Amino acid sequence: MSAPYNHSEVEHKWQKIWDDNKAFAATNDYSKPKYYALVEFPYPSGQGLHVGHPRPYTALDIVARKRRMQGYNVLYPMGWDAFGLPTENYAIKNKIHPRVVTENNVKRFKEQLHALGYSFDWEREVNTTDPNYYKWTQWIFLKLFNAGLAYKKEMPINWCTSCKVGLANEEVVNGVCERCGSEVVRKIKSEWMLKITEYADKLIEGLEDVDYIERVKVSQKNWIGRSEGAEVDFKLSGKEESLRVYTTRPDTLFGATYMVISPEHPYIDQFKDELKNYDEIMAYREMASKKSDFERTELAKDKTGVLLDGITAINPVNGKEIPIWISDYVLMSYGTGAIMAVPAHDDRDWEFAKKFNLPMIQVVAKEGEEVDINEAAFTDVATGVMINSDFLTGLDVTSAKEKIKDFLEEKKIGNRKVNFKLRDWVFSRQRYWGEPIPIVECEKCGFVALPESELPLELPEVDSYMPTDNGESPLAAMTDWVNTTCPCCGGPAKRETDTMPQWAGSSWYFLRYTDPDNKDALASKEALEYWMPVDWYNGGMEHTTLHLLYSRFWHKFLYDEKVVPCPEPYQKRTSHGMILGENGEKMSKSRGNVVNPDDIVREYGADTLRTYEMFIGAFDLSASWSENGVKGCRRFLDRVWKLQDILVDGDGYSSDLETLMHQTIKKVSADFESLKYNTAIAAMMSLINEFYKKGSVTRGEFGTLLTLLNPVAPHITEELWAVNGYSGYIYESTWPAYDEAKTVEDTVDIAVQLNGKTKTVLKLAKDISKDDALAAGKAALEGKISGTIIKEIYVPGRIINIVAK
RNA sequence: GCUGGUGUGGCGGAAUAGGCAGACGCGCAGGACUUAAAAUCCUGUGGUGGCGACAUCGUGCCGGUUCGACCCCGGCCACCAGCACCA
Repeated sequence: MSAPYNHSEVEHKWQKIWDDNKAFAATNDYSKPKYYALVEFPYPSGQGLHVGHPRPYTALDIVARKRRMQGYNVLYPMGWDAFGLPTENYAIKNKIHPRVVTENNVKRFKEQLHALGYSFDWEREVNTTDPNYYKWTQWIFLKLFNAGLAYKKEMPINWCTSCKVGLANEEVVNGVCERCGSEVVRKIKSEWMLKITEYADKLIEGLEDVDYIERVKVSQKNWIGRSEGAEVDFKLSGKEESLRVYTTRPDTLFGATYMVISPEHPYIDQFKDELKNYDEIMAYREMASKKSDFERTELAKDKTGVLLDGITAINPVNGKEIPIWISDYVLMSYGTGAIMAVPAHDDRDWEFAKKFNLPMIQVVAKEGEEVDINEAAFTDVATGVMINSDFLTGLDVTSAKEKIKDFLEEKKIGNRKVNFKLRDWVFSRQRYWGEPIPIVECEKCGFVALPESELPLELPEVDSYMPTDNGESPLAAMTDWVNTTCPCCGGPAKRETDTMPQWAGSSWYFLRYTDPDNKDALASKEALEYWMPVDWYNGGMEHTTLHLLYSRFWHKFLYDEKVVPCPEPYQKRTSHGMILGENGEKMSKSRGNVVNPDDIVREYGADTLRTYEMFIGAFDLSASWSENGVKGCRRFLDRVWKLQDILVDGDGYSSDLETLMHQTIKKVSADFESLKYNTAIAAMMSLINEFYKKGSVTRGEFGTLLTLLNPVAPHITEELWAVNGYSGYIYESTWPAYDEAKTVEDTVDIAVQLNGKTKTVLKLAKDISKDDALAAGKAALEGKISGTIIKEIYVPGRIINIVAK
């Protein structure tokens, strides 16, 4: 009898051996084929590792370990995305320097990850808060600045009233702060911006060349929000000026019955003197400005607005004079801040027109069907045919769009135009714990970049990390640090006191892993050429529109600057589902359903936790935790352990299990590549069930099983490999091969159906002739067939179907 | 509202390519071992009917294509996720 399986002993033993051997360090042997597997580096929070973390880490650890056994030079790195608000808030509350908080949290995280036996290359660990790292974050910022892609702008920002910090649009969710859930209001501030909009088209086009799961691609496209339309000028009656609008439906121009401009539109001030109801308009503008974006959306059901009494516009295609309104359903930040309203064919305009009793003109009809525009706007583009539209009448919508665009451009009253929902990236944060922005403001020279030789610009020690109510960063109080000289003219200048957002450090970290200690560049050309792009990147869906888009933007910029060798950073992107509590709800302290991975490791072992998280269900869907499920996986590993007791000599596979062995190798190999970890494990469970049924397992069979299971449960398989005298380490062994021809049995089970219903199952030779198969099928159905046979179907290896009537 | 996804036993979930629905695991029931319990092992386990080999129904709902549909087509319903006054 073998000794009982002591997971704790086995796991500690092998973790030490792997460390001592530097078993998983990627080599700089650039002649070998490479594989770069990447998981999102964690934010080292004070809570420590969550059971959600091991799911993606184990999945790619499996891929990394398998690739090593297949002969690849594998890079599977880990690091820390350590700047950020929670650390700073904790530091403020407990009066500890954020650097110290970070150090402690990193230490804890690292121990926890270590205990899970991941094959990370710890020689290449990075930390975004390390000056040797953020030197290059700042360097990239300077590149962006020098290329004109970083600029400062007075703008209304999303201001979190609790964090006292400006937020990017992406960080505001349903009108509240993504992190703390507090109210977000608008505030005017001068902020650093990055022109991500310049890359909008490239960010969409690049998606065609990469292997991302569909919903990630779709989310990115939606977020960028490309739309094709036209800008059209409507002359103001009796004036030189025109009101320019953007529309995606220029085909409906003959149906425009009024216009709407945003409350912030500059024409309101420009034509102040002509507006008879200026006071009323200003009151409306005042009211609109007080609304947060959230309220604006909340009140969307009920349209509001005020007529501009005193000015009107002329529809350029038919010369009709139409009124102009202001309403907050038109946003200054999109298009031209003004629209032509076609209530018959736009839901929002329809609502507005109904409320204020404005006329409607139907210009699109549906072929062969009545459309009542008094019931609802008719917006279907696919089936629409133009009516009441002069030279457009009779055309389908798509052709009409093209024809009117040509017309507008020919008559010089408009032009084709592409717009995006994507806005420039608000890059300033008024906080301490972030990368300082390496810019000074000189009275004479304006904004000046620090010379590269002065990087890294380190965070100074401050007395207080408290953010201030006036919206300034804590760095602003450090006058010694703030006051400096201009690198350009030598005159007095002030340092920028805003810091970068957390997204900065994570926008390029995968590049640093390729050459983490480089002092002269963010990474050497050779290292980048060899390792990039990342072959497989897995991360959470919540990072699809933020981190993923930002890092692709930086990468594309660096590609244009010839810093990196490839236009896309990640060749393949997958996403894991969340792990929920036992009750099916999101894990949280308040719900009391949090599972601590340390407890599971202590009680059942890291291998059990890893196996369980891979077995829990489809990788991309969320799954509920189940303590019983954990026990089931532990039982499986116990049964693997006890196979030692029935181990017999024989390097090969026994003849009765040969097919199953080849099938299992094939299935596990394929499933590990396609996120189907659960069925790979199920196949291995079935295999050991067969060993037990038979009562013995050969050394050859056992060795293959251990190798297949090793990526999932590395410690127990390494121990069993060593204890039972297999040579070397299993992590250095070769991934098993299978013979396609041997995955099929000589005889196969074939279902015999009568009229499509299975009646019995026959064992037939796999290469039996059609006639013989059908004869055997009919014999098996003897006595059951009534009527005459009208059809006989035989699908080799699958089914025989006799149809009788 | 738009986009993407998912609906299969008591539960988590399987099912290459239209071909034996329910693999694997959990739970449950019965049995073995034990003074007993835990652990472990064995057997059974979609519903209904029957002692029984068997029959019959069954993959969210309605219909269609097909010798044959969880899978394809048309029309609904529910849930999840993302976006949401973007003209």
